[in-house]
Amino acid sequence: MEASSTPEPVLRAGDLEVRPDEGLALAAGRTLMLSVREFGLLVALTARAGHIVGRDDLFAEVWGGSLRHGDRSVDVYVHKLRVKLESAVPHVRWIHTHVGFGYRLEPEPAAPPVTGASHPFHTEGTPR
Amino acid sequence: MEASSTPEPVLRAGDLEVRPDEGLALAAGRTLMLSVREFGLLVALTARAGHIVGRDDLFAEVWGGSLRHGDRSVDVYVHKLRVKLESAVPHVRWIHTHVGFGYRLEPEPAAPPVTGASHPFHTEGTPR
DNA sequence: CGGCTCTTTCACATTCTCTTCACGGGTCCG
DNA sequence: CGGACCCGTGAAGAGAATGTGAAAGAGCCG
Repeated sequence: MEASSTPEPVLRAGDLEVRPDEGLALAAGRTLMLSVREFGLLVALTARAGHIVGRDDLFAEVWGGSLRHGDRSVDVYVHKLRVKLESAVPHVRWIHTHVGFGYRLEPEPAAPPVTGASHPFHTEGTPR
Repeated sequence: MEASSTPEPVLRAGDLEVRPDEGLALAAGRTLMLSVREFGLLVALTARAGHIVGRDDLFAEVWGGSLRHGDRSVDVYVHKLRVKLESAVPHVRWIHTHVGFGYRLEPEPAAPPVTGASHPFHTEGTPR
């Protein structure tokens, strides 16, 4: 009855590889330095790559218990994950937000619209 | 007692796949980014694909309550859905209008703008 | 105890949704 | 022709939902 009797299989999604048992995550070959929560969230999302996972489901799986109204923990960690993922592999959108539903992990080429942003400065004088 | 004891089955219509429980819709394999209302409307239409669904029925199912005289919500959202559907899969007419009756979801090949389609030529042509 | 990292919680900034208006082309009919 | 509906479509405003930087706790370890 070893708790470890269930060798969690390696999870994959595009260039992402996650090894639940080792606490290791690789993005395009690069090792990601993640904290416990970040890793847990990544596992939860990768396990259902391509599917939308609700905030409550994510919270229940990673934090345990039910998401309290007003708790922004999931959002904050999704943000931290996005930063590290896109930092490791630029130009790829890993986590997609489905307003009102949840998040979906699925590597997609980012849209580098103004790749050649001609004007470095002029951060925009935001009228209004 | 299970409120979730009704795993809504996946709905399909042509290249469209809708998963009511997940809030996810795929058109020709492409994930659609829909808002809650848009998704609800798509579910209502897809559930009765091929059939004409009245505005009042759509409103009742998606918004709840009865459609007030003069309310254009359904029309506005049908438009938003059409834009996203045809954006994801061009040259396909997804939602058809039946004046005086309602809308009908049914993927049909659209008339691709012929090379040099300079003059308007009665693009649609379904006078009942 | 002092210094670190990780978590949680805030406060504010942005973006997205939903409704409702408004304008305009179509159709039907007396 | 003029009026009454019906529907397509773009836009404005108020609110809700999410993004984001930073402060405030909490546990860890030398």
